[in-house]
Amino acid sequence: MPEGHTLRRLAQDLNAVFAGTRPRISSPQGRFADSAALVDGQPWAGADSYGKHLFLGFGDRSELVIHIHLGLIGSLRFDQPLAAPARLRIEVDEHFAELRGPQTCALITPAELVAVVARLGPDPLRADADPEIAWQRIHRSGKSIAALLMDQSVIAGIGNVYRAEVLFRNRINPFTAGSRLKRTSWLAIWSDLVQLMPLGVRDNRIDTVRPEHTPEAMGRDPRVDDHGGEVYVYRRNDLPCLVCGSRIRTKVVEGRNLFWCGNCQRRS
DNA sequence: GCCTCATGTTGAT
DNA sequence: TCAACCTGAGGCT
Repeated sequence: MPEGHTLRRLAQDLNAVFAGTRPRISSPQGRFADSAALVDGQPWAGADSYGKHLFLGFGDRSELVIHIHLGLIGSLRFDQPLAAPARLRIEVDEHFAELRGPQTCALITPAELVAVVARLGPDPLRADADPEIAWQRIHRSGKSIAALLMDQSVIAGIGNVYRAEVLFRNRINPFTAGSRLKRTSWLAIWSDLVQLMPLGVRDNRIDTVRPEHTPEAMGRDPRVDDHGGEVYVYRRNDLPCLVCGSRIRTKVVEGRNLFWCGNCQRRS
């Protein structure tokens, strides 16, 4: 269940468990076995995330790096193993983490790590991120802001939930072309993500509903989606908008389901 | 048990 | 624009 907040949280949790250790690294499923053997027993040098990419450093100077991308269905879990053997297993004493179904699990060099990060736009979860770099791409693009927010080379770590929710929270029409998006709108989107995503890391779920629109404030039943959070529009198609009551709309845009309120989201 | 869908990305058509 | 990849959960029979 991976947007950028998930990967950042995993990096934190991995460091909490394995910092200062020399973990056993294995590949029960076998597909990462050769690489796992090279890292097995090396000192843990720290996990970090950038966008939806997770990097596990090993060795005294972090000269070995495991690059992980969960893709749509990958998972990294610390609880009881499921039936399927894991691609990657990390363990120290009674502690373990198991990776299943990743899009990427590869041993890379520090130089290759730099190259992966170089392809990504600014990540709102990183303190040194510069929203101006993203704006330079956005305001020259004829693509919709909904498409641009999903482009990891424009902005890193945003997925289908944050995309839909940040556009709703800022009342922006998802189909506005980047070239027609107001600069103030972009800055509002960015600062909203900088505020929201750390909460996603802290709570390990995406909640976007403001206090004045919570179930308690509105006198309605909580409607927590499968993804585990309380949201305005994501997967709420055909339900009434929490703010205006209009029917939430959905449409497949570039292969992904977009959700929005046509009444609330009119800004450009 | 079978089918569909999923917070993603790549590569072929 | 679409298929492929990889796995788990939920809905259906």
